[in-house]
Amino acid sequence: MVFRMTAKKRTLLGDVARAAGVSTASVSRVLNGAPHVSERLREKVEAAVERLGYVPDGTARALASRHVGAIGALVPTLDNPIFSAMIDSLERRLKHHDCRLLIATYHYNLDDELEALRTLLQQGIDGAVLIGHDHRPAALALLRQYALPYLSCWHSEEDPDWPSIGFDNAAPARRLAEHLLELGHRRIAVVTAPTVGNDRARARLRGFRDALDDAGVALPIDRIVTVDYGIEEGAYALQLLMGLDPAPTAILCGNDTLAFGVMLAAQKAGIRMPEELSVTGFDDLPQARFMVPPLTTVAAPAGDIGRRVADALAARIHRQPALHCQVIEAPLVLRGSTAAPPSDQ
Amino acid sequence: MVFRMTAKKRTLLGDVARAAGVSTASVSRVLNGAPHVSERLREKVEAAVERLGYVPDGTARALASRHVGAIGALVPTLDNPIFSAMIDSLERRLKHHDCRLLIATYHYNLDDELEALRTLLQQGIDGAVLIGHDHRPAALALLRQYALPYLSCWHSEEDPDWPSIGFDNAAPARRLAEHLLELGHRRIAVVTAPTVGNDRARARLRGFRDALDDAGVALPIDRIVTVDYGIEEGAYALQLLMGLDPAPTAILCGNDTLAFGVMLAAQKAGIRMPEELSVTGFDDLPQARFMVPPLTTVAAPAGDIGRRVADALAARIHRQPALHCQVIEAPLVLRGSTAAPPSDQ
DNA sequence: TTGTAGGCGTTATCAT
DNA sequence: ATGATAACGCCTACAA
Repeated sequence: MVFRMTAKKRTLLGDVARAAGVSTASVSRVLNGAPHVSERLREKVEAAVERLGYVPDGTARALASRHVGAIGALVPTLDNPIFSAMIDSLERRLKHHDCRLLIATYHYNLDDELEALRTLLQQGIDGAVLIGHDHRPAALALLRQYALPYLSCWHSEEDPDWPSIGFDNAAPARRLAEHLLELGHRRIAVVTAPTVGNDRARARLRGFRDALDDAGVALPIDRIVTVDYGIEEGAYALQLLMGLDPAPTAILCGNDTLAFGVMLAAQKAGIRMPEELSVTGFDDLPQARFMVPPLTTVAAPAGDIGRRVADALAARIHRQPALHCQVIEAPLVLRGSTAAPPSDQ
Repeated sequence: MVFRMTAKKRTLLGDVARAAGVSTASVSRVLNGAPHVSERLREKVEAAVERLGYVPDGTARALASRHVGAIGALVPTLDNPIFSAMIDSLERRLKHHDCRLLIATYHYNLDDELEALRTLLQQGIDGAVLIGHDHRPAALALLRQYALPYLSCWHSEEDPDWPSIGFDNAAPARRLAEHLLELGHRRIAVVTAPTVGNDRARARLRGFRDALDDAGVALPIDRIVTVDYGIEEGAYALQLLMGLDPAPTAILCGNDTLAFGVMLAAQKAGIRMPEELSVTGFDDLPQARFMVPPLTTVAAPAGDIGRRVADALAARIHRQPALHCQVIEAPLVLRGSTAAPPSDQ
């Protein structure tokens, strides 16, 4: 004779219905806060749910309702604090909308982004948010095909195809460059992240360039250094630039992390800042104001973006109206890392 | 007469079966790489899939197979780069196992962690990973009830209830303190993150304390400063400690970010490091080696943990054997921020 | 090796 | 306001 473990079967919605003496439809209604439910019914059902310790099954609910209760976020990387800050606030705010967060990274490879999007859609999400404006055309087609709410963020291009929440990357970059020009700098260098597939980096570079062009100040090719994201990479960039003759008196960096690398390397090389060298960043990471000297930079509204994306996506998911395009201010933060160039220049 | 938009119905598995002239079961088998499928059948099905552009529905698959294709990660916050580094590598590695990542943060509130876990389980996940060893008892009960593979990480407690992948937080902390003692320091202070619900912070503090105790060196209460995570908080801690009389000659920080704050504030205050003040961190963030002076710290194997968690969880999900407990080395990284105390002390 | 058919646990459309 | 009951789209014993 064989004894079988009779696995105590999980409580199902049907069990609750039976225990409460109502139909499964009624239980479902109560659970989902549907209208037209009598108080008496609600109480009966809630009591039974409580007594049986019933917990709905998310997968069944998703299949039947065509609502997963989660959105997908596609980010280049979480290794950049500015993105993890945004994701952190996004996830927190999504909770208010009773929504979970599915994450995928693609490390600046747009083909990987497309593939990750495909996977997320197949997996099941109620909406998607992507970073920036650079994407494979197939990504848009896919989002349309699934007829899902989606959003791009971190940029301010107006594009009928892409609802967006972000900020202008070019304008503040331009203002940083203008700030240096006003201080009297003429030999200005740029350290940028790779611009392929990264519209934010391109926009910032464009802002830098436009300001110099308009002022009639040259930006020769050897004063533009492209390096991967990272402190070490920034440090390396400084070495290259300081090897030039004449050396630049100011360096515009595409993001704070590169600027940190530049500053730390400069400090090690005994270059005084801002007297001998001005440096700017972009992002305003928490460290920026604690650098010595404090870093002049642009405050990227990461937390604000995360919250707004959560709200906007939740609105769209519930078929409520939402702005097509939100542009947030990204203010300049002038600190001690920028000053007039040495007078002998 | 009413014209109805006949929404072009999505291609379903049944359509593929019909097109290929086979059964739905066969299509399913091919799609899932089941054994015992003839080459001919596979080809027919794959051709039909291709031709119709069929994409399986994740929610239906999840309901029927009881496999979601995603795991959940519960982390205190993504605002700490050491966690986002771990999550980044976890997510990357999960891709190799064809698994997605659901994220939830709880900002060091264990009740929120429990709630988030409840939500994720209800949502549907194939496994879960939590940070550290401090959790509400109900969390364990929940995981057991759902009979899901789970793991805790970032610590090295041996606990039959909690499979784990992590490192010893106390031992390296102790060695840092011993290092300072060997250099001759006797007035040593500690800056720690709040230890409530944070076993890692507690273990590190214990390591510091044990070393000093064993050496007969006092650690008076006013030389232990507890502050929230953050550069600014570290800077504040330095102010407090330097207000003591006599001031400490060395400061053990619970993590790198606090150490950065301490160092930057010290630098601003004109305190020379390491001549007048030694400082240590814990984590070895990328910045650590670029500080001036470079920060002595402990390398937390964040990337390694992420990868191992992915592999271990994937193994358990597929009912393959997996180690109950993996302890990774977290090596000391001695750099320039520690040296002998001033001779007049 | 392949096909048949009965779930998987809810939601939602009808009636009533 | 409530109850039957048919989807939802796929998986998987079981049978052939």
